[in-house]
Parts: sequence; C-alpha cells; structure tokens
Amino acid sequence: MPMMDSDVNAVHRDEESVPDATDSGSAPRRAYRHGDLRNALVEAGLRLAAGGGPNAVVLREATRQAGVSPNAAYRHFADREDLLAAVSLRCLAFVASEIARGLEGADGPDRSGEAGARLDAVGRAYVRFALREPGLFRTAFSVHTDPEAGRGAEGGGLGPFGLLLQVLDDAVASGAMPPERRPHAEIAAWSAVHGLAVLLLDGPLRSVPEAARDALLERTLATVREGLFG
Amino acid sequence: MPMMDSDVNAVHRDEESVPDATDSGSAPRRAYRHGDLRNALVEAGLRLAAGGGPNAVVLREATRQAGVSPNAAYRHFADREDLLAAVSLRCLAFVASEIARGLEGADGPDRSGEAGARLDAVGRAYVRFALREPGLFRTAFSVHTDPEAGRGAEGGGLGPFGLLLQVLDDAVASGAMPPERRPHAEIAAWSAVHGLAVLLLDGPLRSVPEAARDALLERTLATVREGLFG
DNA sequence: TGTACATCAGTGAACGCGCGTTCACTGATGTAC
DNA sequence: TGTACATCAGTGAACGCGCGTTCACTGATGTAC
Repeated sequence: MPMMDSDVNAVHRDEESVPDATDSGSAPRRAYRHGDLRNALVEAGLRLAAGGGPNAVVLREATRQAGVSPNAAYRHFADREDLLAAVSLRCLAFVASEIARGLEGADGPDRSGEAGARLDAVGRAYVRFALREPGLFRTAFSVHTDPEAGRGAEGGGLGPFGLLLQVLDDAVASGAMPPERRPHAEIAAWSAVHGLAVLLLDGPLRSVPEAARDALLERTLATVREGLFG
Repeated sequence: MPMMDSDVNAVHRDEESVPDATDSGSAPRRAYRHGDLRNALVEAGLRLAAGGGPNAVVLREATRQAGVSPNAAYRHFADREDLLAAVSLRCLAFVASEIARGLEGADGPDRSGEAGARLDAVGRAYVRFALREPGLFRTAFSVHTDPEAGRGAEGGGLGPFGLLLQVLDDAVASGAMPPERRPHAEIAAWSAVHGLAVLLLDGPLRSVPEAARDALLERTLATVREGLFG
C-alpha cells in the first residue's frame, strides 16, 4: 500500500505550535534539534531529484543542504534507499496532482466530462509533467516495488493510477466504453503514455524538437482513445 | 540466444593460434597484442549488461574478464562511455533480430502476413525480449542520443524501429490501414509496447505475476491494433 | 638474407573522487521528584 | 520551586570501497634496407 505519511510530517515537529505543517517552503527552523530535519531532508532530496533524477538523490548532499552533518540523516532514515523512497512518494503525489488538475479542465463541475476528453486529459497531463519535470518523473517511478503504488496518494486522495482507473470506470458507466473492453484497459492506456514519456525523456526520441512533440503526444492519445472507446 | 562469446573465451592470450601469413582478415588473430581485445571487451560488456543493465557495464570488470589490465581498454575506447555505446549498439541489434524472428512467424514466405498479426508480432517480440533479457533491453535504450538510432542495425539490416516502420508502411500499402492514420503511427505503437516493458521491468508493474503478464501484453497489443487499423 | 628500428598494444602502479556508513561522543531539552 | 537525570537528535572523525583515468614504461611485431 502506498503509505500515507501525512502524519510523519507532523510527528517530528514538537508541540511548539506551528503555522503550517504541510508547508513545503523553506522557513528556517530553530537550531540544534533541527525540529524538522526529516522533512528538510526530503525537500532537499526533491531538489536533487528535480535536477538529476533518482541517482542525484545523494544522502550527503541532502544533509549538506539541510545544514546538518551526514550521519544526522540516520536519525530519520534507515539508509539512503529509505530517504529515496520518501522522496519518490512525494514525486508520485506531484504526478497525481498534475493529472487531477488536467482532469478538472476536461470536466464540468462534477466528473461530467466526455469520456474521450477525460482520458486524453489524463494522458496529456502525465506526459506533460514528465517533460516539464523529468527528474521528478523518473524518481516517481524508479523505486516502488509495490505493484499498486500510485493507486492512492499521500494525502489520501487518488494517485495517478487511481485517477486513471476512475476515468475508465466512469467511461463504462456512461456507456462510452463497452464493458468487455474494460479489463486491463488501464494497462494499455498507461503503457502508451508512459512509453512515450520515457522515449522522449531518456530514449531514442530524446532529440525530437520540442515543437514536434505535441503531435506525437496527440497521435498517441488518439490511438489509445480509439483503441479503447473506438 | 544473445550471448555469442565462444571465440572470446577461446582466444585468451597464448601463442597457440597458429600464425598465418596469408591471414584472410576476419578470423580472430593471435595473442599478446591480444588480437581481438576490442571485441572481447564488448562481449564482456554484454555479459555485464545482461546481468545488471547499463550501470553494470564497468570498464575495469570488462578488462578483468578479458584478462587484461584496466588501462588496456583505452587503446580501443576513448572512455567508459564509448565502451558502453558499443555494447548498447549490440543490444539494439539483439532486439532487432528478435523482432525479425517474430515477424517471420507471422509472415508467409514473403512479407505477406496479415497486417494486424504482423504488428502484433513486432510488439510481442519486443516486450518478450525485454522480459527475457531485461539487462540487454535496458542497455539498448539507455545510451543513444541519436533520434534515429534503431532505425538501422549493425549488419546493415533494419533496426527495431525500422522493422516497425516497414510493417506500418506495408499495412497502408495493403489497404489494412487508412493512409491518413499513418503519420506518427509508429510512435503510438512503439510507445505502448515500450511503456509496458518499462512498467513491467522497472516500474510499478514489477511484481505482476508472470502468469498475468501475457494478458496485459495482449490487451495492449489489441488496443494499439484497433486504434491504428480500426 | 640479416639486422636495425619504429610502432603501438599491452603493463604496473598510482591518483583522487565522493560516496554510504559506522563509531564514540555531546549537550539541549523535557520531566520526575 | 529547584535540581538531577534520562533521552536522543545532533556532532566530528574516520573507514573502506571501487571506480575511471593517467603516468611512464616495455617488449613483441612488421617492415625498410
């Protein structure tokens, strides 16, 4: 299960009344007994991941950015892998919120948008996030061994995968998609956009000019849409 | 199977391979002045890549396996990256030959198979190779900056991408695919199978049981086929 | 034909790098009495 | 209230690791004469 660590953030701040527990900003805390070191290390890890992907999440550098000695990290994480997992979870949440925002654009007030447009919106947001934040995107999918990671998300909302499932289920409910096509449809849809993102980011499509990328994306989205709803 | 290291293991330094004044040129040459070190290093690199992907292609280990001192590699490669590029190119050729074999199964004597079956065969071979040789697969696509790498292949035949293009062009020629759907169709198809491979190999689908994988693959292939050929 | 020589694929030793991790410790803090 | 004390998040120094790469070299080979 994707662990919900919203409480983790709260746990490490002592009772000192604090303005905002989920603040991702850089309010410097008091010194010694840093007060929020775990969080600070994850934030630093996110900065590193944004710059160079999962391999750039270097424990010593994270502690450096937090203004703390290297071994201090071991008070909050078992090892580097553990820190990376925490960072990765946050990256996954970023992807999810990007998709949720894209979906809002395709939807009316409720989840009332047209099924094809909603599916496109999910895929478009996914790939666009990958292109805008390649390091975070790579980090999001480079760690979790859990098959269902990404179904849920940090805040308890839906992860990227969960949002996709919902859109497809809605499509069946609204009659846009024949029920017999529903099984594994999410895998086909996810594979297509994930593959495109990876090929553009790290693969042989790396040097496709930016202007040409949108056409590839739209063509891929159309193929999946017609293949599923066709 | 991919590993063709027979000569490498045999050649190892010694003067036993008979001197040959009328050397025909392609046969492995003599020892000290190893005779075939470049090749031996690439073969070792392939073994390493097969075991652990591109990061496992460690220059020092390759020289160790070739029975040579570490710096000897610099007679044949500019640096580690250069060695890795050579290894990666060979990996790409393995993918291509796997696809070519899959295509043969779907084809009659010539390139006469049914378009949908041929497209499926390409995708199926691609993903199956990735699952059978994950290290080589990752290595194949982890290096090339060239957008069109994969179009051709080492021996002058078609690379994986080239084979896909051919199948799609044939599909238009045979009337199986409406010409207006042809543009960028290869990107959609490639993205889907590549994404599935990556999700299964390194992503959140890592721990999908082996028995369930085929269903995901077939569903993905069907979606692309119907999305393209309608 | 023998001999001298240039070539260049190899050797052996060493380097700096930065990492992750461990060790023994310190000292501000909250709390029990 | 003051005082003693346990706690445990931090420090500082050090480690081994294995890598990629460079240096000055050596010696078998092919070739020119």
